[in-house]
Parts: sequence; C-alpha cells; structure tokens
Amino acid sequence: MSLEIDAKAVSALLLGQGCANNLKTLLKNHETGSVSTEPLINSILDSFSFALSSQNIPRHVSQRSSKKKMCGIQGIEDSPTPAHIDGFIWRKYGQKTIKTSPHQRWYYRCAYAKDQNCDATKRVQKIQDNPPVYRNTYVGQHACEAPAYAVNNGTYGSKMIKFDYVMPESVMPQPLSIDSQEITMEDKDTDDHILNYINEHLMEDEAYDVFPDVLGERCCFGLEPFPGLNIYKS
DNA sequence: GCGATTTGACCAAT
DNA sequence: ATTGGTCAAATCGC
Repeated sequence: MSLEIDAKAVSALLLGQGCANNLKTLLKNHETGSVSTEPLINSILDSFSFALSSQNIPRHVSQRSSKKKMCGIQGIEDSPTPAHIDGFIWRKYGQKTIKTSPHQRWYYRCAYAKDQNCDATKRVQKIQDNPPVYRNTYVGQHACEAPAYAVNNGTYGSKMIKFDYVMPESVMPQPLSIDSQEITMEDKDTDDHILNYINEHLMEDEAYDVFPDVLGERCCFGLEPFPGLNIYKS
C-alpha cells in the first residue's frame, strides 16, 4: 500500500473528524436552524467512505461465476451515500429493477470509456434502508487518465468529484468573499466564527450552507479564514 | 446545441 | 421464459 494512499486516507479521516466536531457543536448549541447540517453529515460519511475505499480492501468478493458478465469483478465496497467518492469519474448508463432486491440497481461506466478506451464499470445498489447503505460493485480496470483530462477540459460536473483535484469554478457553487481581516482565529474552534460571521455579515433572509473544502489541494487545514470550510449561498 | 441522464428495448446466459 | 447487463433513442438541463 502506497504512502500516498495512506496520506489521503488520513486526510479524509481528519476532515471527517473536523466535520463531526462542527456538527457536534451545532447540535449542542441547538443552532441547526441557522446552518444546514446536511453537507456536514454527507461530508463525514463520504470522508469515511473515501478513507476505507482508498485502502482498496474488498470487504466482499463475489463468488458468483455462473454468469459470464459477472466475471472480472475487482471488488465490492459498501457506502452510506450513493455518490460514493472513489476517486474516479463515472457516467450512468442504465438502471434496472432487480428481482432479488426492492431497490433499483444503477449502472455506471467510466466517463472516459470512449476517449481513453477504459472498460471500467461499476454497479450501485441500495442494500439497506436505515441507515442507508449502497453497495458499489467494481468491474474491470481503469485504463484512463481521467483526472488530468477532466481538469484540463473542465468538463466534469458537480456529481463527478475527483477527490485529488480542484473542481473548476464553472461547476462549483460560488464562494462568498470573506474578508479575513474581520476574523481572528484565536482558537481552533471555527464554529462560533462561522455562525457569528453568518449572523453579522450575511443576509438574514437568505440560506447558507457550510461545505468542507474536500477538494484536494484546496483542503486547507489550519488556513484562514475558515480552516477547511467554505460558505456558499444555498 | 451539446452533453448527461432516463428508460424501454434488446441480447446473452441460464 | 426469466433475469441481469447493455444499448440507444428520447428527454432534460445548462
């Protein structure tokens, strides 16, 4: 296992820890009405999913080989969110009701299947309702260099996040400009700063979301004005 | 207009 | 005949 992957996993776990602390503070102070908690929750779940997936440990490997099309499975990952951050860019090409499950199965192909002759596919199926668990079944191997292509081209959308790379501004929510001069970071707890900033400087009649800055190089633990967080208009 | 998604149809395996 | 996987035309959204 490479050091690079370990570092990514650690970063993802640190991010999840930070988001969990932010969520804890919001819940503790009963301030969930002023700031949306959903992005924090999703970020926590995705952080753990990414950390697990980056270790490339198939938790279940299908024993089924009776169907020719089932051959070539590389691994199966369970994720709490359907938009599982696995480091690749996928394009949906079908969905189907499966007899053995009440939930539909979604079929994805690597976004660069044609451009770079990449034959990687994956299937996503909800296997548990409460809490929701989505099973990601990976088939085939990537032959693409999707990340560099995507960044240079700026062609991937909001649902297609490559964890290691910065999303082009054209598909990102527009961050609000924050004057770092107005904010002092005397302690490591950013929650009060964020809430105060929203209360004091932003429009009261508009909704805002606080997003962890999970996009690779922009993941900025310890940097001002808000370590690892961005604020966007909802 | 273009790219992405949806969805019914088709095909191969059993 | 049934089922799962894929194709491709239609539709949608920017």
